[in-house]
Amino acid sequence: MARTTGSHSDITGPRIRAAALTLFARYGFAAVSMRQIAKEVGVQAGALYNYTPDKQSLLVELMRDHMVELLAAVQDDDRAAPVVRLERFVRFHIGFHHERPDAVFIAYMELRNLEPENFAEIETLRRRYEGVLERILDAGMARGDFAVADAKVTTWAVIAMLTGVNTWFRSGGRLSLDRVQDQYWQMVRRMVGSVGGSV
Amino acid sequence: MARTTGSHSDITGPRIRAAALTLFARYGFAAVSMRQIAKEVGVQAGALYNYTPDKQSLLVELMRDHMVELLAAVQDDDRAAPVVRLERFVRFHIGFHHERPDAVFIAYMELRNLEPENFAEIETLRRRYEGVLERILDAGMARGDFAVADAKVTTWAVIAMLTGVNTWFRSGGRLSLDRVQDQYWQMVRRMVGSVGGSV
DNA sequence: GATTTATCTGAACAACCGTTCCAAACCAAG
DNA sequence: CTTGGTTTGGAACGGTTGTTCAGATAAATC
Repeated sequence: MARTTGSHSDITGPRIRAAALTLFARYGFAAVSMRQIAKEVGVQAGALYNYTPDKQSLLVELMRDHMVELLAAVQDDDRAAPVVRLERFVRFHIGFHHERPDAVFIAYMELRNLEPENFAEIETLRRRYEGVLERILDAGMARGDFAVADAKVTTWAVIAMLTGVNTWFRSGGRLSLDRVQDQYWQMVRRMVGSVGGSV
Repeated sequence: MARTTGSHSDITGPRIRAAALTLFARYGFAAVSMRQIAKEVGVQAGALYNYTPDKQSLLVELMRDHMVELLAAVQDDDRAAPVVRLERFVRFHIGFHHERPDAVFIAYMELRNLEPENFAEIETLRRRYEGVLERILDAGMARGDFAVADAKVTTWAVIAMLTGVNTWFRSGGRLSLDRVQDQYWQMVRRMVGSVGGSV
């Protein structure tokens, strides 16, 4: 026998990406075989190649989609006060990353499995995202609202701290997402030397 | 022919661990083969099994050694003021991790490749390290030196932020290690609401 | 209902995987 | 110089890897 039932072009594609996302996040790109992905989808390994030229492309596509989504979702209104912009950024980052832990995990862990040109592409997107925060910090410094020693270093510090939430926070635990966002916003506000508001 | 020259029992062992450390950090545990490690050492793959029962043990040993070293190196004098203890911790963490980027990378990235009992062991060591920082924060709160909302959350936030230094900082760049430690200490001090000292 | 087109199966490919084992080669002790 | 133990080379094991492809099947078109 050949195919089992029906034609599933528009169904199989997304299912392959979904399976790859889950499996890559759980076991790592290198540890997951094309046959495992196919099995999860309910298809033979060869069929995957109707949707991706090779395994590497599957990974790149997942990472690129994630980063593009991230950049589309972050919105920074530079007419607002820097403190407001910063608070929005902090809450956004935590919320957005919390909703897609697998994609976040892959985007941070599988960079070394990218071929050079793919790595460069993803890295560019990441830097663009960092740039959003850096501009907020610059604006705050220009207005005297923030007092940070180095905008770049502070950017990396804040993002590392915020992304770290994903390693321990799960819904339904001791703390709600809102509460976590509150706490991290408090920490970030203090970090940048913002004196406005209650402590 | 069999062996080439000499007997190298006490040489080969460390060389295998060193090669595994470098390769695992660069390409990931799953992506590195025993033959690659052997080649780096200048030996056949079979010879590795005089020094490790299997590939997994090689990984666990590297991670355990790193964590044990870390726990041995961190020293916290609980008779000192919490602010002093915290500053020492921040500077220590950055300095220690900067000296062994490969081991740090592996210890954070390869946890998912550990079998359950090995994972539990490494996780215990990691929690013990986090405990050092958490106790400092507790002590500072008890004395009213710090004002943090949640010691556990703050612990994770600080460690994520400090460990993040390894992703961008390299010696010989724009900033010296001392300067980086200064900046991170300033950020952490503000984060915990410590009001003492200059801003 | 016949023909075309998209999709999938199942087998095959060469290469590589972790691990085992025996004989060969070496060093050190007697 | 011989013996004994340690260390290694090299081949072999069964199994898995990413990828290709001809042929089979189903859906879409006419």
